[in-house]
This record gives sequence, structure tokens and C-alpha cells, in this order.
Amino acid sequence: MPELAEVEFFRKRWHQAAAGQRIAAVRLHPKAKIFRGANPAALRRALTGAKLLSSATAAKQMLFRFGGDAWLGLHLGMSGDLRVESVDYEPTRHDHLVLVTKQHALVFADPRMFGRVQFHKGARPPAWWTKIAPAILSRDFTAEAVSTFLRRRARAPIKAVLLMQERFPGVGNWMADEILWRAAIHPRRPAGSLLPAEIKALWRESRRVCRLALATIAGRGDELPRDLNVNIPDTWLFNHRWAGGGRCPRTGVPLVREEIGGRTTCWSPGRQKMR
DNA sequence: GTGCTTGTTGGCCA
DNA sequence: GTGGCCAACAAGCA
Repeated sequence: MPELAEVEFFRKRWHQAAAGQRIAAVRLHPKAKIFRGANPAALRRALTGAKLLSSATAAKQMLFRFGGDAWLGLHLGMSGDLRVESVDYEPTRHDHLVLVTKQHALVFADPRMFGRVQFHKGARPPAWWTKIAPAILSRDFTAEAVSTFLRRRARAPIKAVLLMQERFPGVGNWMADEILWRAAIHPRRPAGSLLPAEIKALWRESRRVCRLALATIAGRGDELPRDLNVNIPDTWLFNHRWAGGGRCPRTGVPLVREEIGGRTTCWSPGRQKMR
């Protein structure tokens, strides 16, 4: 499920419940696949008794900083989510990591286990975190950088290129379709075939979709929506893309769904042409 | 049973 | 070495 804004929503949910709080207990199944490459025993030792100091999101990654130079990295994969339950919550089958504070149980659940838990000890954040590409809403995400990247990936369909985290961190399947729909670019167009005006539109709409998605899904400031996707307006492609029989909210034309770059892709033939 | 699924990675091949 | 494609990972849902 989670892309840029959903990840921020989940981070905020844990943060609001537990920032400044001490972790009284850590419950986990060390054999769960989400711990691959991590050391669950060391994680449990370090977090038990530690305070949650701060947290951040970058791309689809989350990083929670605890006292004692302990860092918890989370990636939600395809089916992960974070919840806040009562302190006496009993973990069920897919609840792989639970951090218990005085008042809450912070739960990381992931049925498919494509997600990942990373643990790091040190004064500085881990290398995998600092190497994440500059955010789309940062100054480093320029139209020139996009243009250069598209030239290097000239033969790949633009839809596949938008999913590359090294240049479009946080963009996932629905955001990529939303960006292309707004920029009026057919998802099957080779990246190298885009005209300068189209590259500019792609850059602009990438930023717009990130900004709108964050405000709508994760909420502004301290506000946190009751649940995911409750506020998404019908003017977005998002609300029409899944169900069969969906129509383009701008042209009324029936939407098309095909596999592009190995992912189901939805577009409006009314506004997205091959040339 | 069949055929999907908002993600990432490693192997293969040109 | 680089770029592009594809299967695999695993479990739930219609």
C-alpha cells in the first residue's frame, strides 16, 4: 500500500503516540522475514528502556531515533502498516514488531512481509538513510536533473522510470499514474522521447502530486486524518483507477488499464496520447 | 482453483 | 560497465 504520503501518515501516527515516551517492552518474532539482515536481539536490547526522540520520513523509508544512539528503520513494503493499540494489546499473526510504552502499543504489521526492519547503533544516522535521493519537494529536484535522468533511461517507458527511487524517491504505482495523468503524458512513451515542455510538466506535476498527497493523506502540521485516503477528492485519478468501468474525471472517457513496466497502469486515452 | 495486488532485488541478456 | 526486463518473494482477496 504505502507510498510517500502514506508512509508519512504512518510515521506521524507512531510519533504522535510515542514521541518522548520510553519503550517499556519490545515484542517481536525474530524469525520473521521483515528482520532479514537485521539483528532482532540487539534491537530488542537497545530499544527496551530507550526514549523515542525523533522520527523522519524519506522516500518510502522511516527512521525513528531513540536514546542510546539507537535507530529503527522501517520500510512497509507492499502490505505493511503501523497502528497504535492499547497497552494490553495482544499481537496477532501478522504483527511482527510491537513497541510498548506506558500508554500504547505501537504495532508494525505486514502480511506479505515484503517490508523491512533495520536496526542501527551509532551517533550518526545509518548510511542507507543518508544515501536516499533528494526529496522531490527539495531544491535539488530540478527540471534539469529530471531531464538528464530521462536521457539516460531513454528507451524505458516513462511509467517505469517514474518508479525508480534513485530519482523519484517515494513515488509508487498510483502516484506515477497520477503524475502522468496530470501531465497528459502516455505511460508507454519512451522516456527519451519527451519534449522539453513535457519534461517540465512532468517535473511540475511530480512536485504537485507530492505536495497534494502529503497534505491530503498525511495532514498538515499536527493534524492527522482519521484514516488513509478518506480525504482524497474525486478530481484525482486515484478514486477512479481501480474499479472496472472507471472514467477519467477530466474528460469522462473510460480509463484504460494495462501492464507497463511490470505494473498495472491506468491512464486516460482522452488526454494521454502516444505522440 | 485463478488471477490479481500502492515494492524491491537479483539474475539474465543485449 | 550500463540499461532493461522479468521472476521471485508471500499472503490475502474476489
